[in-house]
Amino acid sequence: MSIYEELQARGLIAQVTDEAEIRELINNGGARFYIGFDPTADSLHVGHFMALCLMKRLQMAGNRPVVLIGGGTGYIGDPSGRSDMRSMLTPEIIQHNCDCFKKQMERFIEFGEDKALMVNNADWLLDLNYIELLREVGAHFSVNNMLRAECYKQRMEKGLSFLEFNYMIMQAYDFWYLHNNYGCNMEFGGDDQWSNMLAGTELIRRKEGEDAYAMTITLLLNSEGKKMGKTARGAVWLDPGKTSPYEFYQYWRNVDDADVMKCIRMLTFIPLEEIEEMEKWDDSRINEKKEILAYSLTALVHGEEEAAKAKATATAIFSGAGDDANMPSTEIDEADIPEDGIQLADLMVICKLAESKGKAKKLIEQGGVSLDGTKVSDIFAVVSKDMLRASVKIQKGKKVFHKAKIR
RNA sequence: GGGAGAAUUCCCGAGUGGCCAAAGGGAACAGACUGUAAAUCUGUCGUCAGUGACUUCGGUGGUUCGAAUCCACCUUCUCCCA
Repeated sequence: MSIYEELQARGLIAQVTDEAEIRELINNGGARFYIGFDPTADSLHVGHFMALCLMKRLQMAGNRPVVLIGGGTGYIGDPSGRSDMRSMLTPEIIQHNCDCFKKQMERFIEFGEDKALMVNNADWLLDLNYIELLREVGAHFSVNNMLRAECYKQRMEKGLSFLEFNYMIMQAYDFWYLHNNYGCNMEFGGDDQWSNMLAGTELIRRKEGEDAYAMTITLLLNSEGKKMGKTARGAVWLDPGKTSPYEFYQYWRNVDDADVMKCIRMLTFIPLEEIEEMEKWDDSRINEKKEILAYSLTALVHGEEEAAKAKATATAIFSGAGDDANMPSTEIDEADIPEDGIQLADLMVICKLAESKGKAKKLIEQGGVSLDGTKVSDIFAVVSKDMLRASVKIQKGKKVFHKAKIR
């Protein structure tokens, strides 16, 4: 099966500018494509991960990827599909974020001669001359059309600044620049990028009279129509310091029944034949599917070893036996513990199991907290220093386990 | 540039001088039921040294015994006119 058909079968393709041409191009390894990443945080998240996977898939099929880091566009902020303005980032933060992205991507995609290439649009966007840009590029854009673009819809009601309105032009400029300087003939991106990407192909057509293509990836939505990869605490990050491999594993282990197969198909590299096979499995094996999903994604992002550890930890915690050495844990300085012990509620705050002491107490009150396997009922319960020296296991609710001990 | 409005706790959104830590909904968290799922029901949902105190209603000042509510200025946004 060729790559285009595979992408299709996995449900990854959302929109394409010209199906026949694109199929031809990527199936024969003739695409030099780029995907842009705006440095809005200091780590990549699940949404980026899909784009990286796509890149990898296409690279394996012989196409040449260009990773575009939005060091320049990061100064503007993409309004697509957003209801509020992005906060403006300072140059220092943008630079820092770019560096973090680069580090994470290097783990995932092969860079080098004839392999993937990484460029930063700060290199060409920051030096643009306003008047020149208006004449060279601005002349080719119809404000009437831009205003009709889907990506601005929401913002037409809530307000859109001129700064953000220009994001599309910058992205189009990127495509044009990469087309001329790196021979890029295709852009990939999330489906919310569609208008911006079309703007790029238009610009290339008008300025160069040449065809360029664009294709978007289906956004990963759960059965409720919400973007996946978000938790109460925010995004699911790829940086193990921000989302530990165990948490990452648990996120996928806990997806809705209705979303498992979709996730497996879209996110993992499990061969389609095997996926077809799994599709036929009996409902009773639903948890097995979730484990496969969680394991293979954790392995992709953090490596086999971490994935195995995460799985072992999960098994240990939820089946009651086995090695729980990798349970999320917090080490506390002995000096921070009073001589006669610390209140469990305080300890929970230190371990970030509760936002405030009051909330911790309420959790205990409601019967949601166990200490070393026994339910705690006293909101003033104290954990002694000796217990902490040995390490205590705190359980919040059914699924959150945490170990605390003195360093 | 002129005129009219808006800004409320994570989000949406009530509240127009004391009865307001602030209705209602959503999200989230916990309990019951389960399969580490969903649905459903129940509870919680500003902070703390837990029947009380303290800090919140865009910002800064002011009026008042008392302000989310009134006044002034500022900031941001929306709409109408140019």
